[in-house]
Amino acid sequence: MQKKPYTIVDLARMLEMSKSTVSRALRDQYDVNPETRQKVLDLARKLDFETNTLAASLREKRSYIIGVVIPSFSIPFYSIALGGIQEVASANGYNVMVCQSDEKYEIELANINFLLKSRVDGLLVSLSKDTKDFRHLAKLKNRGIPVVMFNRVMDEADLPMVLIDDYNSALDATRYLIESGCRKIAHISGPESLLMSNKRKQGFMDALLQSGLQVNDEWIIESDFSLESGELAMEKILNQPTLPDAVFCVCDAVAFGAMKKIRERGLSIPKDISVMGFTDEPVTSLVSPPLTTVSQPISEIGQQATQLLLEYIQDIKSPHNRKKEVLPTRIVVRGSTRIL
Amino acid sequence: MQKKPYTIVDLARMLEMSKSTVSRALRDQYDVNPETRQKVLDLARKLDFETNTLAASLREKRSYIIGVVIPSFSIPFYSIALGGIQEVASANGYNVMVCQSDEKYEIELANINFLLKSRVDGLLVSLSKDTKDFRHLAKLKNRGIPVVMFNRVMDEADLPMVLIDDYNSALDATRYLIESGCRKIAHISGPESLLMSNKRKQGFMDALLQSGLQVNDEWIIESDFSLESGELAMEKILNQPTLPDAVFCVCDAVAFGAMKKIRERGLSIPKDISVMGFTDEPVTSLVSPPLTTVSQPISEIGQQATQLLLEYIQDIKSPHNRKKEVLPTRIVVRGSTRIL
DNA sequence: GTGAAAGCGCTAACAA
DNA sequence: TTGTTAGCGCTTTCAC
Repeated sequence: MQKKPYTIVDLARMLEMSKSTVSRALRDQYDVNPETRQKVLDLARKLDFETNTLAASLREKRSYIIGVVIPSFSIPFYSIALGGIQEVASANGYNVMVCQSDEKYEIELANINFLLKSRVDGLLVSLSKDTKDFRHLAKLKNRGIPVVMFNRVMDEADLPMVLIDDYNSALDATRYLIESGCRKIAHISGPESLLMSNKRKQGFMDALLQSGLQVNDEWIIESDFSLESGELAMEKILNQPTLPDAVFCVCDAVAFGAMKKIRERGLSIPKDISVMGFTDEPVTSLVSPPLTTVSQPISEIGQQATQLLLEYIQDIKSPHNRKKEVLPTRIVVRGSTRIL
Repeated sequence: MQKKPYTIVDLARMLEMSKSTVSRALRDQYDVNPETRQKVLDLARKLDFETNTLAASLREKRSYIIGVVIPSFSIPFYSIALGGIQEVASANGYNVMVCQSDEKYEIELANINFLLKSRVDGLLVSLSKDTKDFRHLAKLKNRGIPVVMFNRVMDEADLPMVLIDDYNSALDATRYLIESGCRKIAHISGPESLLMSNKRKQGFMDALLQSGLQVNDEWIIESDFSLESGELAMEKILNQPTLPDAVFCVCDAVAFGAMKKIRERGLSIPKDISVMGFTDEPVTSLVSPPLTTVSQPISEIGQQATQLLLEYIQDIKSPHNRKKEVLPTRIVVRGSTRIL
């Protein structure tokens, strides 16, 4: 059914010249007689000729495609980061091929293999929450394939990465809660498998300790980043004999779940319990009360990761000086925490 | 820096057999001696051999890749639909290449050209709000490239499509508001250029007319789907001499903007003004009051569109019996509308 | 400035 | 069952 697309050979025949000339005229990096070039360009336009990039990439041994592996399109962080990624990629003549792991290690593996088979020029990876084995990434490194990790990273494979300072951001957020007068602070953490969850938890705990507050293990409950798991975790916390006066959540979605549960118990936010989120998704200002949260420069993370990857691809940066770019966060105070 | 990947020729040499045998052994649709196959498979695994799909696609003249063009990753509708698309594509051995038009016609055009150059086997398209010229899509049809439109479609190019019944959904939603006792109903519409906006507006107007209510042009304000444009539109409505007692919004984001503005005026939702959204994004249940809205089967729309596209690609369906699949919607009643 | 020819890595018709 | 060979559409030496 599909009409056979024109090839440069077709154009060459119609114009009675060699296909090399057509090929050269189509790109503008060769000495071609301006008239000849114009003739080629005119015909190409007339016939809607499109270079077959499959063939060009095969020949050139580069595809000008960046592969991206993210946990899910539905996590606002990633849909926003993707915007930044596309932007920088396009600006540099690259295109993007995105796969979602759906938070599953096996799919993450399959995604990476697929992108490798497609001969992408480099990879941007953010781990699934299931990923505990990092050999697939170490392998990429060994094979010399440019990879940059972002947001959900690990240290094991010693890859370049772009991220925020999870530890200090959590430390600051918790301190903020303490300064606002909270003393009994709970934490809903993220999956144990992720470095980022652990850093945030560590920051939380250290803030308490440094302020002479006690860390109560019953008040640190693990979630899986979902709103529902946030509800469940909050429920467990509220079932303790003592009520907390604040809860610091590993991400915004979990904070929304916690808020829901707190309200269901007839408690008031922030009067009874302050709630602090993490990431600053667009929704945070929409919920009621609007969520106080740690704001990440999401789009910039995507942009910088792409920029860095392109430098590796174009060999500007040697993979030996592995780079770790840490972007700043800031606390955005809204209505879910008591005022200082 | 990048190590040269192994090719089937490398494997063939190491195993002292021909590359055709290796090629055949690697896929399992040929008669190959089980022992031979095993040897190939073992070595391939040992060396982490990955078939170069660029070369395979060039030779086979099909890439097993579906191209997708959406307005933006950041619109929850699309990130959810993408999940459905990926799911069906993967289940059928296809992969997905997504581009966002960022709501710009020129980028939409560039996206389609890029996907065409990449020789995708078919295209899934949802229009940018800027798109008023449909020749690029008509051209696809003429070239015999399988295309299925979804959500934001147009009739001009006579392409197969998967969508909801915008007219009747809007009609029902508006009727619901009327039945709940509202009489002075405003509408914040979407961009004029999109068929879907117009159908929703038409449904809204007809519901009023059929109930003997007057359509007040001052109460129909156009938005661009964004929260901010919803605020602006609502402001204009609230500046009319008479206050409405309900507002029907073209999408949820606009409804959030409207809610914000209504509250800023010190009015209560739904006591003073009922607010109805459209789409049922996950956020709707999080805002306060939770948004009553028209629920679309988002993931199913993505799934069905992909299913249909695959049927065209695999020539099960002739492009002549162009198909239009209409999925059902339902009103989800939450707290932003007065009760019946 | 242009053409001829080789070859990227793969698949498949044809032969053995 | 396996090997030989041609060729997918392109880029790029190397001639002229």
